[in-house]
Amino acid sequence: MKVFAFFTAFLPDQSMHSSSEGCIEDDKADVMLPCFHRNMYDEPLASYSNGSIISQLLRKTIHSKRALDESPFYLSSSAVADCSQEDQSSVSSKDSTVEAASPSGHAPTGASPEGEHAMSDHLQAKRARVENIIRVMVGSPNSRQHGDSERSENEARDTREAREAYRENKRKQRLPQHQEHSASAQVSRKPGSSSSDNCNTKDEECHKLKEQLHSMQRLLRHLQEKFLQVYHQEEAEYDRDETEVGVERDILEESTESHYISAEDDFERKNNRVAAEESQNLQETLKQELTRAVNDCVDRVFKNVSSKGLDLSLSSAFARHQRCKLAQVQRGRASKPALPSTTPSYSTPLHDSHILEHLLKYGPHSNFGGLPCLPPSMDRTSPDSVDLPWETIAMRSKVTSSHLGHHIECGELQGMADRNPYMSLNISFHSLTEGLTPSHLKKAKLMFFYTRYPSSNVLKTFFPDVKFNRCITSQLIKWFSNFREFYYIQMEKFARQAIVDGVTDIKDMSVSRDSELFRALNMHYNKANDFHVPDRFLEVAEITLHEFYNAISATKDSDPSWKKAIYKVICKLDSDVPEEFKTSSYL
DNA sequence: GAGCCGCCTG
DNA sequence: CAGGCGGCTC
Repeated sequence: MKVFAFFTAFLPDQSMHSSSEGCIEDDKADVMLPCFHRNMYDEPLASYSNGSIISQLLRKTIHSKRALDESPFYLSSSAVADCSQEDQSSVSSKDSTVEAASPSGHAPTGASPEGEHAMSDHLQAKRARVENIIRVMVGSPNSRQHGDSERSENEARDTREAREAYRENKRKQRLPQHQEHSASAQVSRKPGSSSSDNCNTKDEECHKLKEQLHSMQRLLRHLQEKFLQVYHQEEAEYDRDETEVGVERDILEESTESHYISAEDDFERKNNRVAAEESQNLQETLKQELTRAVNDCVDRVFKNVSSKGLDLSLSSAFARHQRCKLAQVQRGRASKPALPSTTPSYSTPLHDSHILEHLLKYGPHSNFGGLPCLPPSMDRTSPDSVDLPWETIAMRSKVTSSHLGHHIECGELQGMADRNPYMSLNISFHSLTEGLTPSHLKKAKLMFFYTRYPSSNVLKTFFPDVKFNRCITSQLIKWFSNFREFYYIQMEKFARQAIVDGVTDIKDMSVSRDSELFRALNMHYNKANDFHVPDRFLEVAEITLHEFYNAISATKDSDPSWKKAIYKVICKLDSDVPEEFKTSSYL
């Protein structure tokens, strides 16, 4: 919906043809323009509520083209092409006229006077134009000789009109953009013509808008050219086939009606073939171009509005939301630098290209969440992280904690996804690893927030992708031993510091997320700060701190084994590790 | 003796 | 973080 709103907003008025028939004779590229402009953009946006806009655009375009071809225009064209000899051209012309008046396909064998009278002026004029256009299209030098003189004159006039209209459109297209928009209904002044600063400001705004329009026009034309480039290839092949088929029919002396039927069948087959072979390629092109165009459009619009000094906090958020909805991949491919929290600038070519890259590779409905090159949420303590599956946590951690650049990491992950197509859908493919990886270490550190004394069974449960043996188990146990060592060292250090600082009340020793102790611990176990530490860990940490404080205050530290009593308390405070950690890690 | 823990060291 | 070591429990 919004996509089309933008497109309609930037549609140049001067490219709106008043007649779709006036530009049909020479260049089918211009045939497409009214299809895009008049039929598509004037249609209520509500009609595009179902399915993707791209699909609607594609289907609409093909339908427009097909309707054009299935109209008498096309039938007459093929008939004339088939019957290029003089004694047949008049017959084909008559038949084409009948077909034009009989859209149901049940064509009478001849044109009755009643039928002629029943035809409206509109249809008669249309018939004349049809036949005229056909001659122009097939380039038959003899066709003009076989009509009556009056009709020939009308046809000649129609041809001239059509060509003039076409040339006029061509001229308009060649006009510089500032001239085009000066001629449009938009207010436009030449630079310097204003007599006040206010006018200068308006000029600048107009100029920016013109530039936006210009850009959108180029994008639109580029889109059309790409479509037609693909379509014309198939059209040329089909025309050659039709000529060959026509020769065969002449030899077999088949009726023109059978020609029509066969031609229609061929056309159906051709259409099916086009739809099957081209639609995918075309859709990809259209998706790419449209996505790029819309992103670019949104960028320009909001940049322009930003330049007016308005408060865009809500608008920018909306724009970002729309962009997310548009590509369906924003969260999956956005890089942190591309999403500044205060002043959103949407000129992120890398970001967009990554979106498109993933879109083209895996389709619009692929699991972008499985490629969490996404940064941690802007609020790094966002509680939603705790609900994320381990794959996501691990990937996010890997990406953000790596010493390598973020984009390099994305490239790595993309490469991995390239090698394993299933990765983008489900990263947790099961392959037992012989050894522990940095990812496992990271996971173990996060598990430490829940359990300080995990049993071997717990470790085996929560590292299902690890092929356990004595060495691996010992290494994992050693890890947690090291984690505890650091943990207790910090507790003892902060407890002693509190005593040195003269803290006498244990109530003055709380552990919050802002406290220095927590920061030290979080830095060690959650260096990337992309994991939401459970509150329970803060409670346990506070209890531990109090235990050390009390023991030291009571001078129990004189006993070489004074810590054992504390360990005995702390080991009972373990929590269950969330189920999300049970799924295998991605490496 | 296996398994695990904590301390020490690098 | 890992290796070595001693201690403890079973």
